[in-house]
Amino acid sequence: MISNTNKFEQLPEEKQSRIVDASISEFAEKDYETASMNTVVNQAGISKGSLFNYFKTKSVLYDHIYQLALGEVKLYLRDVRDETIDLSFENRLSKVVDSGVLFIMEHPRLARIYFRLVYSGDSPNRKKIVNELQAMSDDYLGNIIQDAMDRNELNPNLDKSQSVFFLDAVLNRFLKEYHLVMNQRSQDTFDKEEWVKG
Amino acid sequence: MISNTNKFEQLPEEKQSRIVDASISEFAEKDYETASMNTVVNQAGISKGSLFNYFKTKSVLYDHIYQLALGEVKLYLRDVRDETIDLSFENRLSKVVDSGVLFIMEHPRLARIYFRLVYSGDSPNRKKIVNELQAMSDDYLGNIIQDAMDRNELNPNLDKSQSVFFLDAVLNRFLKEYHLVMNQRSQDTFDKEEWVKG
DNA sequence: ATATAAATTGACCACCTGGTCACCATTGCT
DNA sequence: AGCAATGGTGACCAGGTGGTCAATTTATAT
Repeated sequence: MISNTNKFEQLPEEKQSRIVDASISEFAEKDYETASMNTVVNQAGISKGSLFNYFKTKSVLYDHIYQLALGEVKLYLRDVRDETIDLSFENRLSKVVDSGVLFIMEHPRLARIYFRLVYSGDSPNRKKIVNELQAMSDDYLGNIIQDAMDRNELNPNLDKSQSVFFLDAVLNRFLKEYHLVMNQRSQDTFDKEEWVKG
Repeated sequence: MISNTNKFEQLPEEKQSRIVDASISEFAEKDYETASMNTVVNQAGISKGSLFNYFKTKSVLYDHIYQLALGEVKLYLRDVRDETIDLSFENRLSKVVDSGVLFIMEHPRLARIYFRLVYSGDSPNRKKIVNELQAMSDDYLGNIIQDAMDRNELNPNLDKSQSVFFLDAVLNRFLKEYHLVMNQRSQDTFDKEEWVKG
């Protein structure tokens, strides 16, 4: 009775997943403004009134889906960070990229929503969300770089924030490119990482 | 009588620029689907019928605006390439970045439209346009890198296409970042270029 | 079996969209 | 002055939107 999404969360799981699935598809296909609640209800096989009962507004539904996606991403990132903790910097980066690629392959629609959110304009709390993501990424990459510096794998008088910016730019761009063409030899991955260090 | 835009181009310049100005503002503010022809006609102070007489559809209007923006960008790029032809690779890159920054400052709305087009989803001929832009960028940066290789300023056994990808990623990301925060010491600019070479 | 409460529905609302077209004003020509 | 042609207009159209709510179905308690 306290939370907004409670009504939704107390639904039978099968129904929940039908709704989530339809929402993901719709928000992956069109951007926020263009995505249609009518399409969602039709594809989920429920009535409009029900959907607006579970999620008070379109933006609340979007937020729910976004949180799901973010949670999934965080899982991937946490796993790869923990599993590679004693690998070399280069190998570690390589694994991070692999993990990103894996995510895109396993959750193409979530990836679409993510890229739409980051690179496009009209999601509800875009500015706040993008800042959160940026902070998360800075923290994540910052940690990995710091580790490498501590182990003298990286020149310790590198400007850390610059390095983070740099890495972030290349990684994001690479994943975006990958997301677009989807059929690429993963050879590129390894080559590029070796550069970055220099 | 032959061209589509002829009707528009034969309008008095003052009226033309009122329409162009209103269109740029609207397409800069909202993405393609959300941008409203009603808003355009109101802001331009003309009637709806007229606008649809000058441009048969919304997408034709968008194309016209996009072509304007692209033309402007090309001008900047051509200028900076010609003017820096005998500078060192690093200085040249630096000037290119400066030119990008200048463009964003002088044409913030066109920059917005550009970034929206590149990073977002729903412009009319997005795929075709993005491919054109990519080819243009590859060509442009490829040339500059080739020049530098010929003058032995760059390691000649660098993979050229990789270098282009790399440069393109960082430049774009930097300009995007700049476009977002708009109030930045341009110091970062120079530092970063020196890295890239390595 | 009955009464009460909770969940589900879809017709409906106000509003907005891109696009049309019969009408009106203005101009140029004889 | 009268006529024709062109350019400009905005009410109007079909179709869509997010969101609502009286009414109906379903579940629960007695």
